[in-house]
Amino acid sequence: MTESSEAKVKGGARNRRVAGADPDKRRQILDGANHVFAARGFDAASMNDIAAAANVSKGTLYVYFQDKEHLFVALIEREREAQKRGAFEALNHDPDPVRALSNFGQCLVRMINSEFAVSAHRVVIGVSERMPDLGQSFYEKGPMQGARLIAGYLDRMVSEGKLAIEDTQLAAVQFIDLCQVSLLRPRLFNAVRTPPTDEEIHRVVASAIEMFMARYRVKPKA
Amino acid sequence: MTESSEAKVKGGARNRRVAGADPDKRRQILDGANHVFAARGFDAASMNDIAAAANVSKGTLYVYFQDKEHLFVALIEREREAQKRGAFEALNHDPDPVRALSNFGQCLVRMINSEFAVSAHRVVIGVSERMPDLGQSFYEKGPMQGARLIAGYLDRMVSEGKLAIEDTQLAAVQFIDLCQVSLLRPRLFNAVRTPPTDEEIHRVVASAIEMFMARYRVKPKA
DNA sequence: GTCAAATCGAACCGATTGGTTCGATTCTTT
DNA sequence: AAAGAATCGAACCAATCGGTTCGATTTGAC
Repeated sequence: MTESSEAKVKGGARNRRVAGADPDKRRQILDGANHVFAARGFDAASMNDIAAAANVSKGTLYVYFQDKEHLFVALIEREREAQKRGAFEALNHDPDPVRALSNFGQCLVRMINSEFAVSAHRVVIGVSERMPDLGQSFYEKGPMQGARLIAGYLDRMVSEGKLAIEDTQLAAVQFIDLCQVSLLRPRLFNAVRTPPTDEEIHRVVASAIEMFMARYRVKPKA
Repeated sequence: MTESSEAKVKGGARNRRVAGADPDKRRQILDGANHVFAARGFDAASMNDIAAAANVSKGTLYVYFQDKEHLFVALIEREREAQKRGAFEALNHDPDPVRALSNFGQCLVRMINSEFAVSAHRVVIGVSERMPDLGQSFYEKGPMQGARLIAGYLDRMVSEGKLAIEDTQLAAVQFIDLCQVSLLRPRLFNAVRTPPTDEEIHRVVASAIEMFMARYRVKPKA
């Protein structure tokens, strides 16, 4: 009874007794959907294309996902979860706020400007008129949560006397946006086809921090 | 030969001897297209809907515009031209850069966050994967041109000794983005359904300028 | 090897799409 | 009033869409 009664072979722990429950196939489908959605947007991506790209029959598609929208949402959540890990720990590994913010800013920018994240942005923004709930959920679980996290960090820095900020919520978003200056917008419009290099990122983030600190550093008493 | 051989009546200067050349009808069509595109995005907007919204037969639609994409581009250009006027003069009416930037920033933000501009952003971003030329053109004729204009103004301020900026191009985009902080992004995702009030705009722009000046004001010699 | 279940694959559905066509109608000019 | 052109409106086209169905085939468990 050690292993024979459940969970078996095929390279991993594939348990194949329930329709639409094979994690390998699910991953396969999401990978295909990723390519197609990224390349054509939500509307122009057809379920036929996705089935073909995933090497899966269309019937199977609908066994694993109820419809096109659910498939898309599942894809976004998978990808976000994968990226969120690791990026936000940079904040706690350096007592100096300049270095901590610099590290974090670069991670954040690299993540947001990746091929997938930019495509997802485009697709979600594109459909958010007809599907406002999707847009709102994407915004709240992504950018908004990131801003809250930084705001919390800034709060700590303020109470430690390392920064002088009145409205940390506003300052957090200012910081995020400053880090994206001249980077994200042209990518959203597809005016720049490749993610920025690390040098570009470093330059923009450095400039962002210089401005941020010029505004919020602790000033000596007058 | 003063007036009878061309240009005539019907409330204005309507000359109706060429197919697809009636400016009133053209405006009518663009107005309808505006509503439909804004409400449903590019893909989900059908030419039938547009014809109905414009009170025009579908045949006439194709007399005035070659196809859906050309109609959409014409709409964007009309609207951009209409909005661009007047906003950029605010820069030259005040010798004090703080007041000039403040006025300009508020105009800019109000314009970019208007119902139409946000919808256009959404639609263009949404299709720019499949139609990169459209996205690039939109970006260059819009945000990029705006940034260049501010950069020119900043150049003047620098040479007049009123500001201390090394990279005016970067500073220009920083200023624009700072003015949009916490305003544009949630609107793009439709997480905020109405344009910001003038009070909100004023608050964000004021904070943007405070940060901008903290970084780029002329500092007394050390 | 046997059996049941998951998957395939291809046909099929109704709806809708962008775009065209054409005779009937409306309007402008003479 | 008569002519002629722009517009209407409705039918029409082929293509494609998301989604369903079902017999044939593969696959895993025993």
